[in-house]
Amino acid sequence: MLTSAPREDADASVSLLTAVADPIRWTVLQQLSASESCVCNLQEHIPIAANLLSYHLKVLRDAGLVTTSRRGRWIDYSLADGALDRLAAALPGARTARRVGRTAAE
Amino acid sequence: MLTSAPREDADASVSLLTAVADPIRWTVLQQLSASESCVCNLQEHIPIAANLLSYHLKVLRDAGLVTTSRRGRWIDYSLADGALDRLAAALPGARTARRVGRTAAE
DNA sequence: TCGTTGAATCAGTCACATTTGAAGTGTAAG
DNA sequence: CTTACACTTCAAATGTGACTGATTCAACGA
Repeated sequence: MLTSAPREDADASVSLLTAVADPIRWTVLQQLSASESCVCNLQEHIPIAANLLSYHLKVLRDAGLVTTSRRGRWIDYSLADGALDRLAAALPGARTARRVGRTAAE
Repeated sequence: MLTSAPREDADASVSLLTAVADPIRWTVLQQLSASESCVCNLQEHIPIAANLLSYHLKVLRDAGLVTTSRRGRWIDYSLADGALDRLAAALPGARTARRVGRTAAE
């Protein structure tokens, strides 16, 4: 494994972090890190307009942090594979200063 | 140690992440994670107006992510103590899904 | 088919962070 | 004390993202 791809990483990392650096989206990810959830369930925990929540979910989708699957009328959201790892790797200094104890799969 | 302070953490976490979710500030932190540096040195790696860099450095200072010390005419910036740890802890799911191998000080 | 429900999209407004240009500190050298 | 340098702060302009309201879409039941 290479330890760095110095210049191109910055943009991608900032994009990821920008997606997380919002109260609503942070809360959504926090919820999803506990368990996947349909939009209706997220709405119970996050009291905002439905279309606004939908907007933020789209941002998370575009960032590749969450995935969806339809179940009847409902749409389930869950964390994308390796989403938390990608976030940790997007932090500045992640590649140089910090060695994370290896997680379940590697 | 408590494992969570669920509601208040969100705001503080988002504030930290917001400070990092910017190309200039991300690059500054990346530089500082390698070694402390005077502003003049940062400028050589980040080609923007001096006052703009100063603005972003202030944002990082206000977020408590960097500290300064004057050395003659120059001002050295360095990562604040535990800055990278605080960032990692600010990610959603940091308290539940991820256990980081303990670092030097804890 | 029609109406309802869960959710996404569209167009427009607004607030705030970023950016710029100019002026202001503090330190050291001549 | 006057100049130059490193850096910060201020005031004003710009731009981007978050939010609102209205519309659209997809699935289900009557």
